[in-house]
Amino acid sequence: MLSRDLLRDESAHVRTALADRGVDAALFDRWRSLDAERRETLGSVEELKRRRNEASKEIGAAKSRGEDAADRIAEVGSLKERIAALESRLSEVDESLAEVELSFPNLAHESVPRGADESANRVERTVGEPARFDFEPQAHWDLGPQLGILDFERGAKLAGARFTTYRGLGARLERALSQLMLDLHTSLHGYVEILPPFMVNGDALIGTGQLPKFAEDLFRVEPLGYYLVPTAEVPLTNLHAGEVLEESALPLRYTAWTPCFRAEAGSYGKDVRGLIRQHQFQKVELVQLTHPEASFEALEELTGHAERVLQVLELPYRVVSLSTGDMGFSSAKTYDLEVWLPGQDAYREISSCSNCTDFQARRAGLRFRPADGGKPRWVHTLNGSGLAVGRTLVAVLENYQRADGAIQVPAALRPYLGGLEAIGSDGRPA
RNA sequence: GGAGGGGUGGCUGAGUGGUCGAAAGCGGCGGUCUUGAAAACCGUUGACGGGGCAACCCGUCCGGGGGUUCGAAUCCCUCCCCCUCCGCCA
Repeated sequence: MLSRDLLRDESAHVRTALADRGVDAALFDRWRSLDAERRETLGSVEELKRRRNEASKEIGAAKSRGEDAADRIAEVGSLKERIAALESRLSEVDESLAEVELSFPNLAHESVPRGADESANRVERTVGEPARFDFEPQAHWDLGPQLGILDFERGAKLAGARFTTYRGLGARLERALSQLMLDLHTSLHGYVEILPPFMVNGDALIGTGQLPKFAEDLFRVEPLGYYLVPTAEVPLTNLHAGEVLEESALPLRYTAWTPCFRAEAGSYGKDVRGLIRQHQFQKVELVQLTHPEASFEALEELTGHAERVLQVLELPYRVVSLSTGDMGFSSAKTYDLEVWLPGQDAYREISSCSNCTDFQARRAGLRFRPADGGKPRWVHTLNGSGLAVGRTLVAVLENYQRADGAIQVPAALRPYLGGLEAIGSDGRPA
């Protein structure tokens, strides 16, 4: 949610900034007229209420003196009707206003490249050299089934398209990667590990910005109307919703491993093969609640924490600044980490790290009390994948494949696999 | 699923329908004392919205929503959440 002061006081700037994020200027104009009507109506209502309160006190005073107050009781009666009429209009306006405000995305930071889509994204740096293969590297959707560690067909049998079954060392590899990531973030990067609910209520999803606009991307669970989490960003960011934190508690750093569930409505036909786009995938998430003056610095750090996983696994990658048109709804600035996938001869997204500034904090009610005792202020929230586990497994398979069909195990991962050095071409320890 | 109890400020916790935005304590801030700190003592300290350059003024808020009343933290209805006991269960 954007600040109303900002929307009013810098309307010219906001109008173009929202246009950069794909919001029609007419919608912003609608906000302006609703806001003006709200303030005018509110002024009238409050004046009538003031008079009503005054008269009520007079009635109380008169009655305690044993006097008659029929004239003022009559006055209050007529005030009541006028107040009720104005209030019902006011609540209509408030509702429309909230609807419009909840549909505005966050404004992009000035450092974000402007553009309508991913073609305007900017590569910030490239780290590591793609390995050379003296054979034709295969894609994971061929490697996995050959090794017997990924079974797409049986995943489809159990649930449907975009579900996978991991088997044997495949399942173990996913678990080992998750463990390595959590250990790294908790012991080296100072994050507190959380095991949150995998289902949340609608308020949490409004808090982080998935609702009300992107309901079709979510799985809703009957009969109680919960939603499966699309990312641990939702429970982690909402952990302190409605609270006023102490400034000294900031920054708060949380990490969690969770499955993530995405309906991805309308995405059929895209990335149909393999593990890249699934209805369920596992992810280790990083979330920070920071002081507003520290958030952009924290974004660099958090991105570095996610990069660290790729470095430890010795996977080549690059860092990309998303353009205004490609960024997520709640973000003011986003870095995507793209890992090199030799089987597909391309860099593919494996992490997305965003500074949501005070956008989610306003929605979720995340504040801190300044150490000098001043008024509560909004914290800034950040989130990033550290990393998407399934895609990391894909990257390991494709980057560490050997001519004999086996998969070399990255050195950092071996302690998590009982010292295993390679997954043999038969899918067994080698 | 059944029975009962409860949701009040940053936190804990009082509150006969009529100056209750709400006692008290803790915490925070300022001060006295002290070389400094602690302790003690004194004072101060809610959020949101609207108006105003400002001092300040007004409105709303006691889990959410609705109702009764001239007037609701207090009475009624409804929903949500928490706790205790019973049942079921990994």
